Amino acid sequence: MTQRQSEILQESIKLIADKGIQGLTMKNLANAIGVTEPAIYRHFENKQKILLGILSLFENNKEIFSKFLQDETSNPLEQLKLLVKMRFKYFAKNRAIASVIFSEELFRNDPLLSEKVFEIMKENQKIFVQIIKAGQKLSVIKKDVTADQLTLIIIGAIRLIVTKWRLSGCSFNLEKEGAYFWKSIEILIKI
Amino acid sequence: MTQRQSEILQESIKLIADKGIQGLTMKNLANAIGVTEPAIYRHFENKQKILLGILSLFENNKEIFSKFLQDETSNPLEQLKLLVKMRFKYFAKNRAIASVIFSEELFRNDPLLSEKVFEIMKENQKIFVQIIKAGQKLSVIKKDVTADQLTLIIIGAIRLIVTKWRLSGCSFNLEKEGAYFWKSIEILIKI
DNA sequence: TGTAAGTTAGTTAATAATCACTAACTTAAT
DNA sequence: ATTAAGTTAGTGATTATTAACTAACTTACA
Repeated sequence: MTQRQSEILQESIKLIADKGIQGLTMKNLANAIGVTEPAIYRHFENKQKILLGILSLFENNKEIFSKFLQDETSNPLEQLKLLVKMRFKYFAKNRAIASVIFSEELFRNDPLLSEKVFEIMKENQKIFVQIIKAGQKLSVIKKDVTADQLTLIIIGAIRLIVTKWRLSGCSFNLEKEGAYFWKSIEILIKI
Repeated sequence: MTQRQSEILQESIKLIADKGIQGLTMKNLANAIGVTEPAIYRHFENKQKILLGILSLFENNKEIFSKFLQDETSNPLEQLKLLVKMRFKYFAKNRAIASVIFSEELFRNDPLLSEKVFEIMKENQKIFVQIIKAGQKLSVIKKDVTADQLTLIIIGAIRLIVTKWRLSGCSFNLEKEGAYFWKSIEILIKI
């Protein structure tokens, strides 16, 4: 990954954050960087590759999550809290990623992209399920609802909060709202 | 609303359900109906008006929901169950509506459309909050989490389930999955 | 009742804009 | 001298939309 390539990805992300995914055109991108459109093709084969590049940035982030998964000393409930917190923090810092990751509809006609989004979604789920299962085993999380269902509920809520935040023009403090949500979910799921 | 207008809306919905929102082009629409593109402009001023028409179809549905809200004889928990069930049933029957209603990203550059989506979202929320608050007053729903937060959790999960269903090519039984979800949420929220 | 005027719903053909992308040329640095 | 990274100038495809016209039907009136 060269300097220019990462610059292109960063500028793409900015454009998406600003004007939505429709705002990411080769023309806009070229203008934002300060070169002409064909120059971009020296660094990325096509537009799809740029989008895949953005998704990869998100994918790499998963390593960070799996780190503290290894740390088995801490309580699963604490791990889960941290995970939820990190998610909100990440989206607050990377608005554009949410635009990309949550607009599966746009990738419907592009199997490669939609598959990647689906993969990231699944990978993300796995981490939640793993922690929740551990919590259930240690009897700190309710067992009368499956880990899959609890994961679904938590991820669904996170997505909705982030979506609302974006639609509102980022008018409220996402991390604060996230912390508030955690309080609620903790009450519901802990034993 | 003339015969032709409603035909255009129905065909638009079919197109969206089939090929996603990107599949709804004036060309595709005209072909599907069996007329030329300009003919459509005899019935709708522009494409935006068609999309607004689709959203209105969804909006009208809210009347059905408010009906059983009046029925104060039944338990709020039962009302909520029915509401959730109806939502899944509706989306199962009207795939395209979900595509439209859940792709806020596409309407970002169109204030009129995004406002309408936002309105529908809010109106929808209201019904949930109302029922949950009633349930909390009657002590059948937990009070240590606000009605707003519970609503967020439920709607977030519904959206995620429906999105997954669509992405999977409607490969599983949505209503069944919805019923399964209700069981989980009931366990979590009832006193 | 017959006709003039207007409406409805369609056609063909074209327009202006935008899109991702490319061929061929230039420049600057190693 | 080669190559990486830029340029100019364009392509072809697709987009929503409009202009100009027409056949068929409806309505109002002499």
